[in-house]
Amino acid sequence: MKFLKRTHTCGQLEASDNGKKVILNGWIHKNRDHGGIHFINLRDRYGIVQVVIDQDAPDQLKKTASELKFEYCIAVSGVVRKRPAEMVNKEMKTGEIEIAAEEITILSSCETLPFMINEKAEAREDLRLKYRFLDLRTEKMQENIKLRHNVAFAAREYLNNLNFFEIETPTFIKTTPEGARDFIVPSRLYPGKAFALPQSPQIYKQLLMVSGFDKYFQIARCYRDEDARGDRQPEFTQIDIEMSFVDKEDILKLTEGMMQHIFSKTAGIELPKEFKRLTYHDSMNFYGTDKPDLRFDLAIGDITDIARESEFSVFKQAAESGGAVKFINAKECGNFSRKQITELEDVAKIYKAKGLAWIKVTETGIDGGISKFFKDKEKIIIDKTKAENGDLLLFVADTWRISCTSLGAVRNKLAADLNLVKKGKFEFVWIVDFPLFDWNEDEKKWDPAHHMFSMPQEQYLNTMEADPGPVKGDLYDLVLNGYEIASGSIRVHDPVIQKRIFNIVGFSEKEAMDKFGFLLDAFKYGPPPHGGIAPGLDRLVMLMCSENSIREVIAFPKNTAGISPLDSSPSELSEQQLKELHIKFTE
RNA sequence: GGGGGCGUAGUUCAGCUGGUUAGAACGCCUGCCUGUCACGUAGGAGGCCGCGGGUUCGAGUCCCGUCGCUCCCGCCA
Repeated sequence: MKFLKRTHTCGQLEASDNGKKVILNGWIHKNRDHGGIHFINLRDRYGIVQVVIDQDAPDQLKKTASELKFEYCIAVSGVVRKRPAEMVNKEMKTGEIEIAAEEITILSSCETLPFMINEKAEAREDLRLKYRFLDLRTEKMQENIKLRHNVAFAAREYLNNLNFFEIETPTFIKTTPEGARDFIVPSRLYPGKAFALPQSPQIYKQLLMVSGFDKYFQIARCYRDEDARGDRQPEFTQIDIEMSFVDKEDILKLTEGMMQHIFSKTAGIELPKEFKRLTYHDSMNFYGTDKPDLRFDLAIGDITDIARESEFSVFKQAAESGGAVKFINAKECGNFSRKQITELEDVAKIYKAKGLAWIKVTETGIDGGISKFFKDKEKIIIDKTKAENGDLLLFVADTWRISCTSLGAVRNKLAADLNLVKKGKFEFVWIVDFPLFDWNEDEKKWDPAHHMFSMPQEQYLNTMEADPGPVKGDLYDLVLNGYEIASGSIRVHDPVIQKRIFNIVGFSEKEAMDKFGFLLDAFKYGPPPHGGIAPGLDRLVMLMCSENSIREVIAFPKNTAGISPLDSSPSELSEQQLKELHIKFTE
């Protein structure tokens, strides 16, 4: 097909191009027909430029121009000319010039739009997703997708410079029993059998270490058949990394370097040389979560000791039964209404707190809420909480875990309500020293806290079986602004240690061989010490774009029900397909 | 599996303690307009108030159910 093919893009022309004859291709972004003179804003991926059809233009040109509507795809040939000084638009990158049109051809027309592309008001999300191809035309989505590309490219650039190989691993693999539910692909050739889609390239990247590819990465699609969230999709993308002959510090340093490179290259932001670190215990204890948002303080404190001596039975009981009484000092929130406190309490209750006790601090001491139980301990309370006149103290008394997590949720809500979070701030923190085992009270056994291939820290190797509770692993999460954006560990490469871990969590040798035999087999052939990490590309880009949902940085996401509004998948299978796959749906 | 929020014109929303003909802005259609850039201007079309049931003289509004979207708990590296 022949058409007026562009010589330039809409975003690139400037005053120095004055007088050039150009051809532009793009979409009608705005259309301002004054009867005599007619302006069009023409848009492509690179920008927007004003096209003018002058009063004295030929009739044919004026006729074509009058037919143009929003989002028609057109070709314009014309001459670049400087705008008169008083007509310069300083808001526009191309605002110093305009294109005096000589010929316009309509490449394709556009029906009435389901929503406006050029308005600031956004359409509802389900509509945007149904017409995603239009939604992606908006400036915001174009910027988000562009940044996503830049981030992925910068990651590749950084890792390539350090001699990493990008290696693809299979996406039809064996189903794994641990972790999230697998997406399943039934086998046509082998009735009753199925592939699974990988939750991550975990096992394959470890095999690559055995193969001697000591620096591997892959921008890998991962699949998990679990309910979606704002920051969780059934399919998502990780910058998957694995290295041999390294320890924890090497991986942390590499990741910090990669983040610094990405932020510097794509956003011009210089991150600190080293990121903060918190142990898992301290993170839970002070922030009530393993993914704390450190853009604000509001740390959680402990008054279990005082509570034990108090007359307030709820506190006393929690303290005496091995629980904890935790507090947050909400600075300058002493003016909070009953309703505001109740809203905070509702948040605490979602995380299983039975209530949220409070005390207001005044000029004269403590007041309101549960203060009457603590009149004799007024000084100690004020001292311990570092409270000042006008502060609001919020307490939860429960198990240590519930006290912390519920106050952690209150902490986040307070920060949101008080507007403590500044945009454009990036607070990284490593969470380290995760426990390896969790006590399963229902089944009276130890469960793996994460997966079973993470290395216990050396100091626990002798006592691991005797006392699994305190055992910490060489696991690490990278947290940014309250989101977990990377997770990794040093892996077990010693079959003896691996066997001991299987034993502790009650995983039989037979079971282990059945599920992971090929990995355990590989480890018989000289596996190197190795470890890795997997930053989530979607979440990282989401945060860099100041978005609240990874759907805003994925070109074609699913909705929260796991459905694609664009193609209406998942969809029914034909009888023929079911027959070939040897499967039958029961409902 | 559970809880919260939302569902009114093509779009974004307003619509009070139930009251007669359901509104606005943008978009759309027909005109007018030589410098706009959120162009202006005159007129017009466009609504199963998500769906079903109930209360009532009367329901967009109240109640019950249901569906859809969204946020969260559970689940999930």
